[in-house]
Order: sequence, then structure tokens, then C-alpha cells
Amino acid sequence: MESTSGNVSCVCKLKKLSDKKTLGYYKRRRARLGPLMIGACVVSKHSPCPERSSLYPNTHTHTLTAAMSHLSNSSVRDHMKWAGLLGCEAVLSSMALMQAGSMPSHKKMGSHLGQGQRENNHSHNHNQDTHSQHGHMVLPSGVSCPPLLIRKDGDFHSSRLLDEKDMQASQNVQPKKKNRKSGLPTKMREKPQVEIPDVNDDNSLSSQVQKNFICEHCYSAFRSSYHLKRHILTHTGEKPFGCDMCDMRFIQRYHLERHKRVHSGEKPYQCDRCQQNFSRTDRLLRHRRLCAVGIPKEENQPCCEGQPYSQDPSQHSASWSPLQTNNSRLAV
DNA sequence: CTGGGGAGGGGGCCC
DNA sequence: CGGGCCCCCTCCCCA
Repeated sequence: MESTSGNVSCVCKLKKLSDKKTLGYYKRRRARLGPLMIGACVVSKHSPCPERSSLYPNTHTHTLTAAMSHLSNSSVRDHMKWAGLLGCEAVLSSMALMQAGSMPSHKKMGSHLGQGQRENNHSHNHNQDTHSQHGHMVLPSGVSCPPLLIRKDGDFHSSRLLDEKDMQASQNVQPKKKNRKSGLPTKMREKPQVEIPDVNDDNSLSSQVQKNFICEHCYSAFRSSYHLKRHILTHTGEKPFGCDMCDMRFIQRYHLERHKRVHSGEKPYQCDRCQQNFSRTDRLLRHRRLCAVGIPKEENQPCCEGQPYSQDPSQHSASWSPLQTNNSRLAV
């Protein structure tokens, strides 16, 4: 794979945007949505950029800066535009760093974190030192690169390049995503978990939980400090919950409990259609969807009289109920 | 297709 | 009453 910027030594394996509105979601979706090219480095969960550990261990942002450092101002903006059109994760990270550039470092979450975390932050801050104020990212070459406009939470619009007027407007408007990080500590003063009205593309209103807790490593947003803390473990590598039957360790207790069923062989969830047992709820759900494809199992006491499960799952919740009775949410 | 781990979302409880 | 925490669910990726 080649980089569009030519001088870049490695290549970014990036994916398309989804309709979800957080950077974290973009990250999660990275692997699902076909590879897209941005002049940058390898950004992959399983094949990280070799520069990552030495330069900016916790960010991919260097990808774009490295890619664009040799470009003229206009070229940089063209690349930003193009990258934004592609929904490049590195661009998103760059935007996040631009926003974080105005975040007082002493107020950031590093104060809550362990030593290793703070060590990571050191190089992180080094990166941020290269950013100018007012949302412009100063590239290593000294070129000031304008940010993309974020019109609402995580929903950035980059179908056109911002001219100077737009830049002024965007700075005055202070988009939500920027507000979250500008000058405020990770734990925001705003009331979290407040449902705020949002306007969909079809002008219909929807509610959206505010996510005021921002990971300073990847700038994913979370609704609570607990979720943020839990997420940070994915960066630190800490896995507090260990299996006493093997040496597996997990970030979440639920993962451990789920894993223990591997040892016990417990399969408390059963499909009433085919009597197949599963150890996990999601396995049963997936099985249910497969059943819904249209596999007739008349011999297995059909619960739906030929109706696929997926047509109206709420009507079938009892027909394939788990053996555990406390899983009301399983009845989707 | 199955089974495993990773991760985030959301409801609810407790302090 | 708000925040922290827990549990559970669901989806994803991967072998």
C-alpha cells in the first residue's frame, strides 16, 4: 500500500466512518470497514506503527503530521480535506489533539493515573507541544494546519475545506466536541449523562447521552468515569481480574465470569427451537439470528410456527429462554 | 459456523 | 441527589 503523500515511510490502514458519533466508535469500527488510505503510518491494532512506541506511544496523530510535514500549506489543507472525506481515523485523532492542545496539561487525567500512564503522557505532551493555539495544529515543518469543523458531537463535516471565514466561525461557535476538551479537565463540570436533544439527518429529534469523560490516550468519550476508567485499562494493559483455573486475566469481571464457563462447561442458555445450549447470551443471540435465516426445524418443537425469530424478537423471548431466569434483557 | 476474548453501552444499586 | 461502581448485554474481531 502506498501513501498518497509520497514521502511517508509507512502507510495507514484505516477504515470508514460509521454513523455513530464518538471517536471511540470510529476506533472500534476501524477493522470492519474496508481499508482506506491516508498518507500516514500503519495504524493497526495488530500491526502497530514502529514509530508509535518511540515517538508518540499513545497516539496515531503523528501519522498525519509526519505525512504532511513536507507539504505546502495548501497541500496540507488539501490532504486534510481529502482525509476528512475519507473519515480517516488519524484525522480524527489529529482533531482531538488539536482540541487537546488547548487543554491545560496539569488538569488532564494523568493526575489520576499510574506512573506508567504518566510516562506515556510525557511523550504525549511532547506531541501536543507542537500545537499552536486556536485549534491550529503546527506541523513539524512549522506549517499551521487548520482543523476540520465539527458541527456536533463527533460528527465532523469535511465535505469542503474551511476558508478563513469558516475558520473564524468555527472558532467562535466552539463545536461540542471541542468544548468537551477545551480547557476542562477530563471530568467535566457539566452534568454527565444528561440526555440532550439531537437533530437527525431527517430533522427528527433524538436523545443522546452526553459523554463528558474523555480518554486522554485516544480521546474516546464515555458517559461516566467508571466507563472511562475501564477503558483506560485497555491502554495500560492492566487486567485486574484473573482466572484461578488458568492464567487468563481480564479487564472486566464479567469477562472473567464468562470465561469461567469455559472451565466449568456451563451452558445456561438454550435455544428452545433446536435445544442447543450456549455458554453466553450473545452466542444464543447469534444462533437465534442464524435460525432466523430460515432453517426449518419442525422436528424440534417449533416455537414460532415457521416465523423467523428476527421478525419480532419480543414475541419470541419466551420461546428460547435462557435457563437463567434473571436475564430479562436477553429477551430482545 | 463456533467459541473465545475485547470493548462499550446502559440500567441499577450504594454511598 | 449525584457520582462511583457493578452487572449484564451486545457487538466486534479473530482463530
